[in-house]
Amino acid sequence: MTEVGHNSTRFAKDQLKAFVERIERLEEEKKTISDDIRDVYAEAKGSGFDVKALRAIIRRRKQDAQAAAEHELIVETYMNALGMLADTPLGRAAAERDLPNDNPRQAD
Amino acid sequence: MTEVGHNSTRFAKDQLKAFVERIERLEEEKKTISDDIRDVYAEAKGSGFDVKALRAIIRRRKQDAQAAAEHELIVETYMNALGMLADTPLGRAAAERDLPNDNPRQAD
Amino acid sequence: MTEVGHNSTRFAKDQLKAFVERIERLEEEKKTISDDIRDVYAEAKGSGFDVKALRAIIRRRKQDAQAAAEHELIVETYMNALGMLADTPLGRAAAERDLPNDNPRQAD
Amino acid sequence: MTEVGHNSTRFAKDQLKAFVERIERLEEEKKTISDDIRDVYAEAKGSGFDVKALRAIIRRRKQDAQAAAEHELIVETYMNALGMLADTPLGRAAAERDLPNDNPRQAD
DNA sequence: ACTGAAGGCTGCCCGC
DNA sequence: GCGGGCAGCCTTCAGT
Repeated sequence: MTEVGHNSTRFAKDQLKAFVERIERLEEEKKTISDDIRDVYAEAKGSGFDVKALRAIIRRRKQDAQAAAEHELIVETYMNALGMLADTPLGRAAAERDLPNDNPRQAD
Repeated sequence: MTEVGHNSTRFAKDQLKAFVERIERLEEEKKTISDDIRDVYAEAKGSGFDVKALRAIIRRRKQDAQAAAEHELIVETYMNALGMLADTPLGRAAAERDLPNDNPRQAD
Repeated sequence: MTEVGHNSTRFAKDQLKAFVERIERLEEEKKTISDDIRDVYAEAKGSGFDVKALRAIIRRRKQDAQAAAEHELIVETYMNALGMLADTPLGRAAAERDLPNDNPRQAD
Repeated sequence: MTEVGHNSTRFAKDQLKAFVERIERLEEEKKTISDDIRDVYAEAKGSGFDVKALRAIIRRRKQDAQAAAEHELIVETYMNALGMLADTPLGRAAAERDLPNDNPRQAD
């Protein structure tokens, strides 16, 4: 298997090497960004902010964004289930009102 | 190592066996519950409900509960940061108003 | 659509609520079990066992059990293909004897 | 506390907002990179490579790199302990020769 | 069968 | 120094 074997093997090897390099390059960039984020947190801490709270805020905002997206999904799903057209303003308003969105997780 | 070796080895082996059995027992129970959940979804589907929508509802309610818990955490953290007592109703109300909770993820 | 709308809607809503509650109840139980499992691992760690290794054991045994089940399935399939009855104790014993691989995870 | 409160509060709020925005911006960039990585894996898969194996390779190389770095650190520490200069090419070559373990992750 | 999310596990980092 | 908390990765499972 020395002497390069089949050409296809040679090709596969080059291809693999290229993929590995691309991925490792990207992971490096990703690490750079992660370090930057860490630095910003450190800087915030240096300005007197509580890092834990700051992280909580970031997390919360992300959650909110996700929840909004999910909400849209639910509305659309209900629309489809009800056989209504989802893109009319009146239909959306009606759907809003009917959602079982009242009290999440109350004690039983 | 036949003939039991040291007594401590024997003991460790028994202990290990006990742990493994406890864990496997619990995992079995867990699987049973998972199957039950699956059954309930199937039953709901049989009653004409859209499973996807139902899952979305469950997920949404869980998210809401988590968000509420997280919110509490943020409030408490801020309370501590401000050196206030978190368990007074007035303090909580004040904290509510000051949170940077305005518009999550607007376009820049 | 306030004022309860049709009775069928009211009924559907109650049914939906019931399903949601059943599922959430089960998910809670599931979480309890998961926490118990976590506790057992913690206890094992407290007794000096390496948690990672313990997890590996559990995983391995599960794989073995699955493999054994697949093995059984194959045996039965062959049996059926040969027009023999696989589900009698004697049939099973006979099948076992003819194959090189013993059965892991047997009762001790 | 509406009406902006103290100016210091106003300032803190602006500062906080700035930190939040910087972090969210960076997290967005990070997500972009992560998606790129995902895409590369997908492309590799499309070229017939086994993604799981590819990930294993990446992981392995990262470990090797870390091990090499640790190795370097130890060598330098020894060098310093011996009062020798570790950062000259000759010093490095000498150090390499004295140790049984070669260096993985060399350029090919 | 593949894709995408959800949960669990592992390795890292901070605080004690 | 380590033990707990946390973020990232992997695996598994639901959905298409």
